[in-house]
Amino acid sequence: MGVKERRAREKEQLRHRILSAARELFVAEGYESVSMRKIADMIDYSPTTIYLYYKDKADLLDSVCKETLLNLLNTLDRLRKDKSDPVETLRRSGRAYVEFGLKYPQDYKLTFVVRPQFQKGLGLEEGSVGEKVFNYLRTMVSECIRQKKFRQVDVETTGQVLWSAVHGVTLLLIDFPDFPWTEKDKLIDTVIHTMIEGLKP
Amino acid sequence: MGVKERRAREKEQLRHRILSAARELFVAEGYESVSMRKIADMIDYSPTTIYLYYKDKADLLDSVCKETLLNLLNTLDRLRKDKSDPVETLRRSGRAYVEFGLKYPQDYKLTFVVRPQFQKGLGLEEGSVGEKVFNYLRTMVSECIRQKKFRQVDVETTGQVLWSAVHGVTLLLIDFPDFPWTEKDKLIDTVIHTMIEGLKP
DNA sequence: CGATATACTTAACGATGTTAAGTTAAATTA
DNA sequence: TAATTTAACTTAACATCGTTAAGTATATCG
Repeated sequence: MGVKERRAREKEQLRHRILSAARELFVAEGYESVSMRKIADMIDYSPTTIYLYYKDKADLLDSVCKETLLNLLNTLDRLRKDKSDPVETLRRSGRAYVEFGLKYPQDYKLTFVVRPQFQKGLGLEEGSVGEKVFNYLRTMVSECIRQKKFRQVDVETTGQVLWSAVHGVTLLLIDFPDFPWTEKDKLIDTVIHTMIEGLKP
Repeated sequence: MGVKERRAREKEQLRHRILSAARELFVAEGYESVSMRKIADMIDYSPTTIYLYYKDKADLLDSVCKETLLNLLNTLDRLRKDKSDPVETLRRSGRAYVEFGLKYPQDYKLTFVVRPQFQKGLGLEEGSVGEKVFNYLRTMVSECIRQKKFRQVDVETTGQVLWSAVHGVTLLLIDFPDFPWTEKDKLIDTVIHTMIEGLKP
């Protein structure tokens, strides 16, 4: 009776092989430059087989991005344990966010730039991983306010403001690598530092 | 003897007609979704004629973006005349930047997101319009520091920090229109306000 | 063994960016 | 004015794209 299970497991494996190939190619060559045929070639299946596992190319992108968001969430979650100074935790989380983006620039762009273009439903709906990431930010800001490290600012707005700042610097560093940036770490630190200073009482 | 001139003028006109059609389609359907054939159809020429005026599709994008940067620069330059309070001018410029991005979201994305992907040479080289835009930011920050409205911060870094913030909020608002943002104007103002507060003595 | 369902492939459609070769008409020269 | 050169534009073609419909094997089940 283990036949059904084995088949299901095999299907799941192939599904994952497709996804891995897609990610590898998307990251290496960019979403638009990757064809279904290239993905199929990489795993030695015919192009049409992919359609038995994913609705279309955008669906593949979607799945890749969901994985990326999960990785980002895990990276950030590791920092949450530190209960000492919430401001310091926030600072470190900001750094971790940007560093994640710079470590996997193509994955970051796929998730936060390319996907919204191809999937109108952003991936930040209720219960989604994207929402969890933003919730992480909310709780940290709340804690800073509760401990009076920040002014009595609006949590929601403040979270969005911080996200804007880290998102902005991440994308600029990725998209304009030839721009004469100040030393990279200094820039990132200053972005976060300036924001935090602006939120203090 | 006016023949040469007339022909040159006619060439220039067609060149501009192509560019206009390209912009209109890029903005309406997105760079990737627009084909050379569509552009050609719109102006009643064969697709290959475009190649007599522009090297390739990326060259068209390039020209469209240069125009956009020029428009942005003009928009900002109008604010520079106000010599009263440099901090207030900076605030208004930040707002104007974001509003420009939201007024022409597709043009903004083409310039600051799509183009860097297709043209490694960012468009911020020496003497370029992009550089002029950033210079505008530099002088405003300098003035704030000179008048001791800001701490003794590094002009270069501060400019980049401010750019990160406005770029970030602009892109987030464009890319995730369905996200439950705080009221839009409040968010933009808070981003700019928080940054400026963080730069004060 | 025969029937059914599963997994995958082949072939095709209309469309893409771009190039090479061809055509037409105007300007220049003799 | 007639012949020739030059400029502007088009036709046809190439390899490739995402995706669908139809077809083929193989393995499971009755």
